[in-house]
Parts: sequence; C-alpha cells; structure tokens
Amino acid sequence: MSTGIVWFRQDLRLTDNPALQKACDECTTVVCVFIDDPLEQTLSQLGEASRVWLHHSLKAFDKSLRSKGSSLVCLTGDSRHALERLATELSATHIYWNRCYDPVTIERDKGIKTALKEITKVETFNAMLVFEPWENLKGDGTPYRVFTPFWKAAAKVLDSNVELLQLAAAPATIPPLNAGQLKKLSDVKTIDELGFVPDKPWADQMMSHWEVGEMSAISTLSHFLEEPVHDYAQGRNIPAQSGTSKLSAHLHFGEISPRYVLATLFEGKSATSLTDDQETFAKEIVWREFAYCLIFHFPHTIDQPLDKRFAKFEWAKETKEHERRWQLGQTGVPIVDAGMRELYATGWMHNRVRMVVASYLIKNLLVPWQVGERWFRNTLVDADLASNAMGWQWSAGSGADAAPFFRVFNPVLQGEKFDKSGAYVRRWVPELSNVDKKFVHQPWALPEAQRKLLDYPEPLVDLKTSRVRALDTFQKIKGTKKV
DNA sequence: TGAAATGTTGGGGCG
DNA sequence: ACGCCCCAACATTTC
Repeated sequence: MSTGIVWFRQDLRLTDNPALQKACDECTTVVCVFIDDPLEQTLSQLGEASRVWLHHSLKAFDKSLRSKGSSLVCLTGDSRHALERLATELSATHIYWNRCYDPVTIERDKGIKTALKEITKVETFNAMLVFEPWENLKGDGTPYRVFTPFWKAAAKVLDSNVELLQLAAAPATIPPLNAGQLKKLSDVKTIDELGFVPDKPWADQMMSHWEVGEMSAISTLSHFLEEPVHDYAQGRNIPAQSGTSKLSAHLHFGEISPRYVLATLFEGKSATSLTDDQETFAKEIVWREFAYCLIFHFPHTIDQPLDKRFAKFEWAKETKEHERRWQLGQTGVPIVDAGMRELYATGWMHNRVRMVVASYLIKNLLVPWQVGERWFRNTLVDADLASNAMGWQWSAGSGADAAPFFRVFNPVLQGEKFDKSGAYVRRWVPELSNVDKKFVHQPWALPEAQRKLLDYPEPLVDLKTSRVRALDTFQKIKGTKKV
C-alpha cells in the first residue's frame, strides 16, 4: 500500500503532467492537492486578474480530476506545514510536484523538499519548460544573452533529441482516497472558499472573454494551428485580427505544456524544416524558455536592469498623474489608450500593442519600466514573472538582447502601419468611432471644429518633443559602463 | 520586433 | 544636346 500526494501549482492539467503520471504509476492511492499559501501570493506575486483566472482554472481542473475518479483537495496556509500535515494525516509514502522556476519559489521549494524528505519520498519534475534553465548554455557554460543563438542552439537540440518533446500520458484513472483516509483530512476548503474572485463586476466581465482549462487550451491550440499560424509572421502584428495563439494564460497556469505545443506544431517534422510562419511561432515558445533562463541566471533582473547603466537613468519626477492616465487608457494617444483599455477589460493585450504602450510609458512619459511591469503583472491573466520582466526590460533597452533605448515607437506610425483601418482603436476607444481613418490615430490633428466635438482627452505630452527628451536623457548614461 | 535625418540617384522639366 | 535644378524614391546613417 502506498499513498502519493501530488502538489499542483502551475501545472493544472492531466496530459503531459509527469508528477501526476508518476504518482499514478507508483501509488495505490493518489491525493491531488492545491495550497493557497498567503506567502506565495507575495512570493510569486500573483496579480488580481491572475487570481480570477486561477479560480476558474482550478474549477476546470477539479472537473477533469473528477472525470478520472479523483478530485482536487484545497488547503490554505503555509505550503510546507500544509504538506507535512497532509502527509501525516494520510501516512503518505510519496510526494510529487512539478517544479516552478522563478527564483523566489525555487528557494522556498528547496526548503520544503528538504523538510519533507524527513517523512516521505519526494520527487520533482520539469513540466513547465522544454529546457531546464541550466541547459542550453553557450559553449563556455554561461547563459546566452542574445536570443538568436539561444534559438539556434535550441532548435538543433530539438532536432537531435526527440525525447525532449516526449509527453507524459494522461492517467486513465487516478486511484482515489478511501473513505477512511477522507475522514482524516482536516481543514479542507472548497475552491470558492479560497476567495480568488473578488465580489466585483469586472471579474465576470473579464472572464466573459475566455474559456479556461485544459480542454479549452487544447482546442485553442488546434484552432490556431489549423489556420492563423499559416500567416503568423504577418498576422500576429495586426491587433484587430485574431492572428496570435492566445495561449499565454493557458501556458502560465500549465493548462497546456510547451512540450505539447511544440510537439503538436512539429507533427513529427524537425524544428529546422518548419515554414517561416511556423518557425516564427516556435520562436515565441522558445522566447518564453529564454525568459526563464535569464531569470534563473540573473534573478535580480525581476526588478533591476540587467544593463547597469540604467541604474543611473534619470526618470521623470512626479509622474503619478501620467501613470494613472496611462493605466486608465486616457493618454490621448489612440492606440495606447485602446491597448490599455483592452487590457483592463479582458486581462490581455495584443503583443504588438504591448510594445507600443510600453515604449510610450518608458520613453514618451519617462516612467520607470518597473511601474509598467507591476501594472501588467496585476492586470494580465497571463502575467508571468519571467516573461513580463524580460518584456519590459526589452522595451526599456536595459535587458538581454533588448531593443536599443533610442528605438522609440511612434504610436501614430505604429497605428497606421498595423491598424490601417483603425478598427482596433475604434473597438476600444468608442469616442473615436466616427473619426475618419486619416485622423483616427492622431485626433489632435483634426480641424479645430471637429476636434472640439470629441469627448476624448488632449495628448498628455507632445510625441516629438518627448521623444527628443528621452533621447537626451539616454545620452547621459550612454558613455558609462554597461556591465 | 523603429523613426527621423541625411545622403544618393536618376528621371524629367526647362532654359 | 546640354547643364542645371527639382524632387521623388530609395539607401544609409544616426539617435
């Protein structure tokens, strides 16, 4: 007789879940547990939108587990104590979990593993990444700081090492606890009792845009691979179009694994024989790997610039009002406001627009990238410490393989290039729904009479002069030492 | 996964 | 026919 505990975190799926598979293989009884650890909320910095998604993801996962004869046991409190208590109550022989890779959770989990080893066998797995962060390094053993060589090395390994994309099978059944064991469990909570969904209308409104859970993740992927992927290189840049995979939140919570995504994309073909569009998509999955590699080797870059010059960068003072207007989508720049409103309404923003709003906050408003990083982390359903920090440092020009600081997006040109008809702007900024496409990305250029009729803010700053100000500010740190 | 400034080229109008 | 200028159109450089 053996009782295994599977501790779930960011791996809320049945397919390609090595911890779950191993438990079902090795144990006569398996208990699936999720722990709402108040410390974890600060450690992994779970934002409000993410908590709502998590609630629905847990519900979906519990349903999946029930279809296999099991269910999700929810506990609250310190993870280590909760696991120790559970192990003792059930006389557990094994504990399994899939590893998390953000630096703070790595440290915490090391301690938990050491403590639990005193009472049971503990085994952990990689279910979150295709490559361990300590794999896929440069020849000299140091991590890549540039994406292209990271990708090339990754593609080569993927081609030569098919086991990397081997998936753990979903268990046919999950042997449940017996009645006696069930009785011994104490302080079990329901998912609703965890209180992840605030009693506010925005949460339901936001979730009306999504279908959460493993089943939805898989069907989202297959629809994406059916059609949009074949025009991905172009289509992913058009925010009014569904040209992106929309898998980010599913991946973050582990409703689907990156291995599964790549294995399905490849369909037996090699990484180097993909079409350009397919390869562009594969690269996005590998960017996520790159982000985890960076955060693993340079953990301080969660909130500190990798490029040391930026420690001395002179950001603007007294920016609270500008920050607030940016958050609310009231900057007076249509594509920026459209993006920020899409984010607030849906918990997601199109990637092209993420780059535009980031460039605007950092360069036109001279607000530190950390401010934007924090807002995204709190409002995105796909908020991910590694990807988010990397993305913001990319925009700021302070990260690995970042856009140079002088690369300032012009939101008018970006709008005219990627939202030609203005459909995206009109969708999220209804004040501009009747503005001609000639002016929809720069309503301030409308003739005075028409402009006065619009109920839309004047721009916070002039695009041209704020661009020059950013470049001048960058000049001051340019000569200084980079690393 | 920029944009603006500056440089170059070549066709066409025109004296 | 020729030189000159203008100015798109494109290329290169700079931030």
